[in-house]
Amino acid sequence: MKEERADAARNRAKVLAAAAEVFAAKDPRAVTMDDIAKAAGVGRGTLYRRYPDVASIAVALLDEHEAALQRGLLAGPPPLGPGAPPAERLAAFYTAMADLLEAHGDLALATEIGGRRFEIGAYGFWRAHVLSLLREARIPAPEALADTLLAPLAPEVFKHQRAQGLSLAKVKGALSRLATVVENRPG
Amino acid sequence: MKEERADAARNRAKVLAAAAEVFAAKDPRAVTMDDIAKAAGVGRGTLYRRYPDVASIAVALLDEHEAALQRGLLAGPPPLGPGAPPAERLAAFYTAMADLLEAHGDLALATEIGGRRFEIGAYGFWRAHVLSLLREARIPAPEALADTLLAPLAPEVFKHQRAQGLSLAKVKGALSRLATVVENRPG
DNA sequence: CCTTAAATGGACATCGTGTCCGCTTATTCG
DNA sequence: CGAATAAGCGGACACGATGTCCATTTAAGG
Repeated sequence: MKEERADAARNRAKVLAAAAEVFAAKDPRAVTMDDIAKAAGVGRGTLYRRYPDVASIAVALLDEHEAALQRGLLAGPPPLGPGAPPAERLAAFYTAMADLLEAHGDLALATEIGGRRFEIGAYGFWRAHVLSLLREARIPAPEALADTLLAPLAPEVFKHQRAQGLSLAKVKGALSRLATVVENRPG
Repeated sequence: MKEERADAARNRAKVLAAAAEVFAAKDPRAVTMDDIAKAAGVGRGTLYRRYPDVASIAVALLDEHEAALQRGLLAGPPPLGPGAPPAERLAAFYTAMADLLEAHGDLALATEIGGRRFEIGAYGFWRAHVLSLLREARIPAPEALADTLLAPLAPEVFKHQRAQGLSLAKVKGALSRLATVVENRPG
């Protein structure tokens, strides 16, 4: 395992810092490899060396923020972490994701660039989490429901709701209501 | 109001027919104006004369199919049309949309090309419908919930579920479970 | 220092977009 | 019926983004 060369490390940092600014400054879906290269003062080839496309750069930036939430889900205090009933944990997850989208919606949006939402980034992790909650709640055929329940967290959807003038609280309220579907009730 | 010239009408038909085949033949998100022009035996300028982009062509093709469902919602027999309780109507709507996505998923996918899902096509219609059901069910703050409930119908989501091996029935099952959120229950 | 391989960055080829305008063809009117 | 007129057509063009390639630069180690 060779060390990363000093100039390489420096450039990696420059790129990520510059990319964060670029994503914040303009429509994240319109950001181009050139934009980031220019902003970072780096050639395009250098970018491609590490990241295959713009979405990957956004993922790299987002990872850091998502990791915190992921730890909370796995081992944090209830209701986010283990210990609370599934419905409450799902609601807490929704709330936390809404906060994350509110804070880093630009990056999340950039993540969707190639339409690879399901392969790239943390989608698999969120899905596994929801799936385990559904199983714990003894929901029949939980596989399809997991994707269904994650759909409203698509960055596009969240952004659209906020752009419409819906407050963060209102969006969270809607998601919380959704979370009640995991409560088993008389059928 | 001038009549459409005969050759123009002929070309419109040629274009739509060719476009339908092209969308069916390859990844609808990768279809280009050129592809359609070539397939229709028409110049690109002719395409741009009527349709500003690929998504619009897909919308034109999809409209026809969506119109039937729209009529059903407004004036058809229950539970799709008026008369049934909101939860049942929502479930019926979900089922019908799933069938529509199953039959014309390729077009629906092409509709999302520019990331304009919320402005283009029938999204506004579906939203208005769901909103009215939520109001009828006396759900508080229904605006945010409307978008939330429509999110799982995003063509990308449906396609992903089906591609994973989930049967149409399973997907419908998940959606039906979702529909139960409009049932008022003890809080 | 000097060697060596990693790292860089810009040139290149390719593709898709959207516009523009000279040519063609349907329609209308004398 | 044949010319005038305007609608319709389609390819050429300029532009912008992508991803690759390789000559040059630069760090790291002896």
